[in-house]
Amino acid sequence: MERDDIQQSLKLFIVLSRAHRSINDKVNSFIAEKGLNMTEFGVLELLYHKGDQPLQQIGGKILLASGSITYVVDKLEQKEYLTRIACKTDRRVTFASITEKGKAFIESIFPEHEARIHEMMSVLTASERETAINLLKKIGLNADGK
Amino acid sequence: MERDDIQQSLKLFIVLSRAHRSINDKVNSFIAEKGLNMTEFGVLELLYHKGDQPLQQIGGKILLASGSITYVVDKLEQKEYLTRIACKTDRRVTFASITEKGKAFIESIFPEHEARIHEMMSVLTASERETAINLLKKIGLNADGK
DNA sequence: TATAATAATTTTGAATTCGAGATATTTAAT
DNA sequence: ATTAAATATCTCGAATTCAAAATTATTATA
Repeated sequence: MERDDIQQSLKLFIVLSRAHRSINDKVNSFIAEKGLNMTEFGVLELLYHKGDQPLQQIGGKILLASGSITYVVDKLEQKEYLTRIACKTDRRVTFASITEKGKAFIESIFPEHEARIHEMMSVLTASERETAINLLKKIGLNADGK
Repeated sequence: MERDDIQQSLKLFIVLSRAHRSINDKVNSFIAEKGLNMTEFGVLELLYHKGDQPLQQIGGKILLASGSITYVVDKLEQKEYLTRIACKTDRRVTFASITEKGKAFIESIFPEHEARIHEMMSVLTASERETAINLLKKIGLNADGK
């Protein structure tokens, strides 16, 4: 009985990993077609939706080491999707700010990005999706606490 | 209404990603303490539970490019957790075979590994876990089909 | 104010993964 | 039996990430 519970938990772990991978691969390849990787897309989306951000804040929100932020921001800057802006009050700080080109890019792909995710999730009913959200939230919060 | 559905799907995607990351980080750091990364552990576990495998089969089951298999198998071989065995009937093929040392290693960490995952999943009841498994299976299979 | 502790960013080197090409072998087709 | 196509593994170079150290700037303290 205890044994079965453990097996079930393991099974859930595996199924969760597979579902995540399957979806991620799709999202990833769509974004890659557009010339970005997921991390770059994540940063750009953050700037688009939340406005300019100090580099360090980006690390906190996207879960990325500081060295990686520099790398990703460099790449987005090369692509002219964002610019670095020095903070006037604290010279240690640099803001990342999405450019018009970056905004146009996000706006050009976001609708299809959303639609594709929705299509993948539409195998569940709205009510099932709600259930899944609640269960996964619990799992995530509990794991963070450990 | 349609809009809300899309938002809900997006939310599910985010919650799924976060839950996966939270759990994975924990599992990962436990395995890392023991001197392996998740990929190495995955390969070793496969050999332990399913017996000797041609390298290529490993790639299929663990979802790894052929170049990466060579790399991971090299590392496990260096650690003396597996050996390469040439196939007698097809000289293109090499089997990976877990060693006694590898078996002992898996046996020494697997119980705690399972217990930790179970602890993280125990925030859900057995019935909720069953529900989560079914919903995630659907999502994964559907995404694969696209 | 000089000094020490903090903080933000960048640099560097290592680890891991992928994809494409190289090599060796086997299978299928002529 | 040769040749062509397919298969398995490995090699190589590029991309991405992290962690630790280096740099620069700020804040707190003596």
